[in-house]
Amino acid sequence: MKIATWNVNSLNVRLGHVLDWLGAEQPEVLALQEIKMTDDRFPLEAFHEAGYEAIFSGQKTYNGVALISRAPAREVIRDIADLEDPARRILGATIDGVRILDLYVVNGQEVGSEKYAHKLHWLDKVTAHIGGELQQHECFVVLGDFNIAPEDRDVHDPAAWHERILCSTPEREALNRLRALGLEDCYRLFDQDPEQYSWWDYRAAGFRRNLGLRIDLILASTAMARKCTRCWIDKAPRKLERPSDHTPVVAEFDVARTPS
DNA sequence: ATGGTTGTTAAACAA
Repeated sequence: MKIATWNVNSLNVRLGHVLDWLGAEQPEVLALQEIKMTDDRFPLEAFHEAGYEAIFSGQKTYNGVALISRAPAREVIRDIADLEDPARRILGATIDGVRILDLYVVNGQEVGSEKYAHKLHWLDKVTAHIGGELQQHECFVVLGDFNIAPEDRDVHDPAAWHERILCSTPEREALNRLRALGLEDCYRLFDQDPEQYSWWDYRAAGFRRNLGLRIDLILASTAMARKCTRCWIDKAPRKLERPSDHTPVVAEFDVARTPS
């Protein structure tokens, strides 16, 4: 079972890339972020023609998440308890017996800002929600654009990014509290080449110079992590004409594998 | 080089 995440930075602009990538990679689940469209504009028919189901939670201009899947999504949620948030950043569903939570984590703009405080609060509430999900679902995956680089090795220039947004200690601690619930960063379950990132700023030729951060993550419950056979970053879409600033991250799970 | 680019939506805002 192949599960992927991709911040597409406008599904209107990136639909062709997404459909091409689905055709090439054939994932069972693709979690999208920043689709930037209202639900009435969602290109459902295009996904159906490609052989996929889709659920989505969108809004005008900003944010917006979607789950594209071979199998239908059950028990869908678009909000969580104790978090009043008009921004469409959360989409949960059960697909093929796996509980999936697609997140577009608040960016936070700048350390110390109002948006930064909101990011930490938002992460607290989402962490509490995930604690409940983990009690109900042994097979659980939370994935998306976390807007946090977990460690300095996930940052092209740790000195330049020291205590800056996406890398600050409080953000990393919030991510660690989430992971401490019993979630593994699938990418780090395996040996990986150094300097592998999932996002590069459009500015200053960031991709060409590999000035990136690894902020797009796939976190799996203990039972799911045991089934994870591979996790990688697919840089191919970032090399295309008019790319998203993010590229897909993919994890493969052997769902038939018996937990030992 | 506190710059640079992209997307949405109408000059600014978010990332």
